[in-house]
Amino acid sequence: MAPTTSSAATRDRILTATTELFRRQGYNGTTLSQIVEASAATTGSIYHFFPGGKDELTAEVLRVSGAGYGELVEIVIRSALDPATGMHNAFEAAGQLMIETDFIDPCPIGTIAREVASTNEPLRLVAADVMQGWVERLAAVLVDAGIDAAQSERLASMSVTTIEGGFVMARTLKDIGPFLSAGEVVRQLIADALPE
Amino acid sequence: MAPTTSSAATRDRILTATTELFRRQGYNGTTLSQIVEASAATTGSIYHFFPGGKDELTAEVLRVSGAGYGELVEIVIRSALDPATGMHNAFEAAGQLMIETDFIDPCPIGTIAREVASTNEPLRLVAADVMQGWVERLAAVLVDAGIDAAQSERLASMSVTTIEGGFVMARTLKDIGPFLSAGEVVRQLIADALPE
DNA sequence: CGGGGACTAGAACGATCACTCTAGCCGAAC
DNA sequence: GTTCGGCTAGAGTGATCGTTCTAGTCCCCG
Repeated sequence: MAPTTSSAATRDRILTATTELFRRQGYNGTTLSQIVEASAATTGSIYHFFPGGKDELTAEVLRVSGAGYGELVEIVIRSALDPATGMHNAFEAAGQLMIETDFIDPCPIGTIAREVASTNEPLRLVAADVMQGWVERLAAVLVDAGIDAAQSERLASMSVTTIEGGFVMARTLKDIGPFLSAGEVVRQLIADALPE
Repeated sequence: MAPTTSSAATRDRILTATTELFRRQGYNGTTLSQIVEASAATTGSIYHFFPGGKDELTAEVLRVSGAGYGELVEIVIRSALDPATGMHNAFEAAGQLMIETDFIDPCPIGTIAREVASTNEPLRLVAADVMQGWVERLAAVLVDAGIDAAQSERLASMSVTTIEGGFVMARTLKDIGPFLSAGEVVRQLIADALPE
């Protein structure tokens, strides 16, 4: 509806290349010259689309990929018979992805959030928005399954916490065992909360 | 037993200053000149004690502070009536610490691990050793409380996963609510596994 | 077919990076 | 009281950081 032909493609290339680099090396570990090379764009293009420089680009990466992950997880969960097995499937899928990609971070947002939380308040706020969005979206799914609002919120928050912690463990240990068994615990927690 | 008077003090100052900086800004976000300033040491001293440079210093920070945290958590847990309330106390204490320090990272290891896991294999291995040590130490406490070995290992791993995930959430949201309610879940999991 | 805005190109900038190196300080050993 | 090695001091290295800036190129619109 809005596209100005090739320009949007360049912007997209910049965003996806940056996301990919962030997944491997985080925010401070990624340089603009790496982004230029990986996206086949130029410095000029980056500053054209993101006049605020690296921080504005990072904020957009957090928003776009954050929304993408939230949507993906919701689809996986809703396509299962119930949210408990759906959550289990999401853990399985993420674990499979990590193995296939040699434990590249499935999602750079937690890493970046922890990197910048004390030093870059605007980016911290964007990351907080994204995570809050995940919790709310997940809580809505649980409410739809008949769990009351307060417990849905707690379970959703616990799910996101466990996923993020699981990423730390899996990536560090290069082993998805702890991640999957954490997923099993979350599955059980949700199953116990489900009506009848 | 070994000390060469003031030299050990300088080495310690370098280590504690680096740990503190890592807690705020991670590995890639921390520069050697910041470490020089914060530790009141000089570049020469840093390379004298850590000839391998930033990476060797980082490895030592991971080992020393990792062992410290592991010890601290074990003491907190063992000083409670049972490991379930002990773990709960540990979450409470960490949460309190975060509030008092305006949500500085209580422990830089997870952040650094995720930053370097794909780009610096030696450091990843050190971080993996540290985390594995935490799990084993925690599992031993649970075994002592009468839980069988396999489940102790699972619960210990889940505890570390939840703590790490909780740090991500609390630090990003500047809210210890999710962290504490995750701690409550872990407390219940351990309590359910305790004999009689 | 001419004008103009969106976009690209990449050289250049000052700052700062991790690190090296030479010089010298200082306290213990004899 | 001189020697010597552990340690400190800090200027200097080349590389690279994020950013700026001036020239373009391209394509749509009239």
